[in-house]
Amino acid sequence: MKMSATIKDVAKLAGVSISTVSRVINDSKPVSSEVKKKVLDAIEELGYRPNEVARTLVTKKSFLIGVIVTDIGNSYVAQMVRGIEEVGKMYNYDILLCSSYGDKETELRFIQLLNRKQVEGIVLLSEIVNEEVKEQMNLLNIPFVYLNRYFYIEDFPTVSIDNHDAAYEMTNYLLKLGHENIAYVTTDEELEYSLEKLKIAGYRKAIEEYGKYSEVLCYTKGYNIEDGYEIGKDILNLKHTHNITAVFCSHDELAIGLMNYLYDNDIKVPEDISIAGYGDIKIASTYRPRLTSIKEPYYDIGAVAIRWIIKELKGEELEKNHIKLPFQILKRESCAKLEE
Amino acid sequence: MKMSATIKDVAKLAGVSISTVSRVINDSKPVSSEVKKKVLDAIEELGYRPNEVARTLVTKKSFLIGVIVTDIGNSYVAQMVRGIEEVGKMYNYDILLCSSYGDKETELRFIQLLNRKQVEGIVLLSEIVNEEVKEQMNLLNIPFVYLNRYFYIEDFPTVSIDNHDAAYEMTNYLLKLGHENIAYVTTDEELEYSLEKLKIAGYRKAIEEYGKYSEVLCYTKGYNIEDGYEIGKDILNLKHTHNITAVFCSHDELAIGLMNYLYDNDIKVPEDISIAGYGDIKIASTYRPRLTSIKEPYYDIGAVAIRWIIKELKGEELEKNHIKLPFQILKRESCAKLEE
DNA sequence: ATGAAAGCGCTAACAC
DNA sequence: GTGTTAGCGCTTTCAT
Repeated sequence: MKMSATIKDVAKLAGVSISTVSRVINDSKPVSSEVKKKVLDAIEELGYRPNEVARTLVTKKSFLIGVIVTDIGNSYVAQMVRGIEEVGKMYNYDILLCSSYGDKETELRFIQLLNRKQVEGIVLLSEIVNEEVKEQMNLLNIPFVYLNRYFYIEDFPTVSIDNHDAAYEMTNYLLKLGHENIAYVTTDEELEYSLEKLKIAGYRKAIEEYGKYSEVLCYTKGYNIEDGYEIGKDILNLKHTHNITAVFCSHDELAIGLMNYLYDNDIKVPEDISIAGYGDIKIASTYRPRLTSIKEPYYDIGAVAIRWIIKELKGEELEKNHIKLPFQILKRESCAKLEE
Repeated sequence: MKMSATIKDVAKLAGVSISTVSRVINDSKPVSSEVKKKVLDAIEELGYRPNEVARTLVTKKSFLIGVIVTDIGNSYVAQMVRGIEEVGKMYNYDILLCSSYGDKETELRFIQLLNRKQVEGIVLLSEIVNEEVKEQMNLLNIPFVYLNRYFYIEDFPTVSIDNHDAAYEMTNYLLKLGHENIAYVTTDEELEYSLEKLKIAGYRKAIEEYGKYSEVLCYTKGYNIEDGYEIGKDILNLKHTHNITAVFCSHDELAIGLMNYLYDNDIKVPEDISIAGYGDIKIASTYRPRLTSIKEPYYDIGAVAIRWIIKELKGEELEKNHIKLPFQILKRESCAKLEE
């Protein structure tokens, strides 16, 4: 098993010094065309490929961005990672992927790990609140973007949509469809730092402005499809006790779970009840009926996050530490006009 | 901005040589406990973290595995990557992720890139046939596993289920439900190296053994949900001309697309027609009605692939170059007993 | 048990 | 335009 060729081998074969070879491969200084040819030939003959590890050691540029995610199996996470990776590649950056599965300690461990691997920046895609992460990152002193779909982050760069406005607009849309008693499905968890605070405020504002009816909040145990399914019974009750005609779920996952429950219990969407989601995850437009939702541009969020890091790496000082991206109300069949 | 501490700084602060520090952090040679303490204290005080890049340069171990995927946005791909990453982490390996989006040249480029980054092994998760990849990989001389859900790979390590048997069993299951005219939906593409060859053979075998009816093949343009949707009209035709009562799709994506078409055209599944898929992607059990399918254990496929690489890295010579994992027929509501 | 020194493969002054 | 040399931060003989 022969070792792969090094710059020395190339230099020897071409009969030049290693610096000349370096100049040729990096195009860093002028090299006479005859010498250049000799070097190129030698490279070709030996199948030489520069060792990026050695290069990184001296240049301090690893062209690596660490990405810590909760679970790449979540479609919204995958979309963000796509954005991160694709834009990263445009600038020659590669992605080092770590999955924390939502564990606090694991997030911390991965930050250390990525640091040792000399990544130039980190995107943390979390679903929890982790104050220690902030301390750690401040020590590391490398560009860092903190993405979180459930909680807001202070003092650190973040990318998201305007959650208040999004919830407000969706509620108004449902109102416009003729629904007056609209339930909002949110989570049971404590609301400190929760984006639900903002979203509930947006929902509430629309309800209050409308003036005729009052809000109906419905609590789940979590944010997953199963949690949405479990809330099904409660929704059915609300339909009878409060004459709920539309349900606005704080996450598409909940909406899909709820629709599954309704399907399994022979309740028709949107004929019997309208359902709206939040996020526009992949399944929203695949499911039948298609789910009315708010498009959170996951791909773009990832793309913007990494572009931010790369800009910082280039020395550009960015002022704002929270970028807001536009959202969109996607009107699909799961919400229908209420016929009296 | 202070640079992070190096082994030299630690040595100086602890008043020992760098070799001693190295011994402490690697636990590679005995060090007297008093010296050890001094070193540990110095490390603590400086917040020293070993530079893995420098370490890699001398040890030749990067603890990096390159993973080239088509698109992490595909749920089956994400599941495989989960398996790869999770098992990798157990052995301290990290994942360098690259998305080729199905482009041949990009696959090749990434192999070179990963090589330069000194990855110790590569998992290629492809959806095309790319002979050049094999040549390239043979030159690289590092462990390599070639995963492909659509085509079979010769002369290279691969992990999959037994596609022939899986299709055979599913067809038998449908037959057992009372369906006699079962259409098989496959792709239009040339079948060289296609796994469809094996799957069609399995389907055919079951049909022939049953003896009473003959096969009905239905061709799509591709493997996606949209392709499944497009075939809807043809299926409806077959229902009338050939009295088709069940459709076995070569991929879950096609089945979901088809069910969407049927939903949009008020055909009930499974009342009017039974639908079976292949793969058990995430949406199969979320969609309503739930899709009867064949479980391809994507997570396990990824896990086995990387374990293979790691074993090879440890010097264990593996004999077989194709591992077959067990599959499972998942019986769900999209297929019903045919009542006469 | 500890230190000195070589060297991993490369870049970047610095000479000429 | 090209070669020489000094590191980058670490591990690993080889002495002591």
